[in-house]
Amino acid sequence: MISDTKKTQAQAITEEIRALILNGTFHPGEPLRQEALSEQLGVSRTPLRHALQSLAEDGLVEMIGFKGARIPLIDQAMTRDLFEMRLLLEPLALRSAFGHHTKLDFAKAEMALDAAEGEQKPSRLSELNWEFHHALYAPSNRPTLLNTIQQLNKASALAEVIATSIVARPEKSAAEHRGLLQACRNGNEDDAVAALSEHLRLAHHDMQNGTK
Amino acid sequence: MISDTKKTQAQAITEEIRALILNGTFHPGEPLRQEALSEQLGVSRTPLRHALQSLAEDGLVEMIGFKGARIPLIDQAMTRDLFEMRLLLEPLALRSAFGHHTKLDFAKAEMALDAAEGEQKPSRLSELNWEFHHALYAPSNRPTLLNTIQQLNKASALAEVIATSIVARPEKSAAEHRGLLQACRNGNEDDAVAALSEHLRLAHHDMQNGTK
DNA sequence: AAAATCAGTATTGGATACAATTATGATATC
DNA sequence: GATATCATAATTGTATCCAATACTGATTTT
Repeated sequence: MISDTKKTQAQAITEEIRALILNGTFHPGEPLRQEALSEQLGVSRTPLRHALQSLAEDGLVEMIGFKGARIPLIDQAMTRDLFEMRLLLEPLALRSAFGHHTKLDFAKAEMALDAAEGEQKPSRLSELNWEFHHALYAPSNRPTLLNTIQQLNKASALAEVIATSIVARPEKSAAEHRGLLQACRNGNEDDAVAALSEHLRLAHHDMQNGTK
Repeated sequence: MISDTKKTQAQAITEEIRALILNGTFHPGEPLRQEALSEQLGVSRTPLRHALQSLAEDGLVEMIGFKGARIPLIDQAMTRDLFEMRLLLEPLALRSAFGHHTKLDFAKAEMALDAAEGEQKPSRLSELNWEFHHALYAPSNRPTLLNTIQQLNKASALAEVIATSIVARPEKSAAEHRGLLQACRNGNEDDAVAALSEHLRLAHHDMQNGTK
């Protein structure tokens, strides 16, 4: 074994619960009981609580005092804020990455797009969506900026799933992604940023219409 | 008692530890041992771990798999990202709040400035600093946006303390704050945004010079 | 009848004991 | 002498038990 990074149980079930949420097992407003969830996942309540706290950071659950955790109710104001912030921060990341992209970066981005082609599972689609964007932003070498952007993306994911837009407009999203990637490969920075901005605007717009 | 919101122990000691960190009890790179900290604060390790996780969200500590928590090493790249993001997001919040400010909002902001006048404790100065900015942004009624901005402010706080700029330039910062507040009271949006942006730029600049 | 009160129950937060992982240092090996 | 290996200790993560809080529904009170 080359790299054996031990993963803690809490981290592992965090991803499991994230998938459960994004795949629609739980609905907005629904409470998450610790005992039920922990025995369902086969762990004790201790790591579960850590997992819930992690998910709360990303806005996928809400934790209230002694009252427990629940899936948050997403409203238009929240999604508007999320996309407006992404619209400010992601172009900065893309611009910072420009000139540092390697063939490998583009290949990673393309792999994510290919993998998303036939995918149905919302949780997996969200992962691949981030993989694509991350591949284009990572060469900026600005981990703090990327970290915030990733948080916003994770929070957006729940909103997108609820609006069912992530599964309802896969071909549109794919086309936008391909166009963005092509602009990056061409080395046309302004075109790429324009494509990215338009992509975010369209995603937000289609969410509000609620293709559900 | 009008409002009796029960606070969990974890939340309480989160603030205590935050103060310890910002007041320089721990230094960058220094590890935080769970048993030592928990007995020092008079609680068990269970709520302490929750507190550490909360602080990790705000970037005040780093938690690494089975290896423990430590105060992160702040570098120039990180502070640059933090301030560049704030420079994009905070003007948006201020503009959104414009036209919704009440006398009470301005009073709150002024109280924070007055309280900061003779204050020495870095942790308290950070709190008051945020109270001031929050008072001016809150009328925007955009909790999601404000939440992200607050996170960035908390992360900046550690960087500022380490650079000692938060205690080294109190009079400069105070003057900038007063100017910003006056522009808001005058209802001059562009002036206010300009003052805010300049304030952030100066804070960042003085940090890099390292008045330490 | 509506509202307040007060059991009892359900659920979360915290303390303690235990298991898993990592760090340390001495010994062996080349 | 440097490096590898193994046992030991130090530290973190997890399970379980207990305490504190919130919820529920019936009863009382106005």
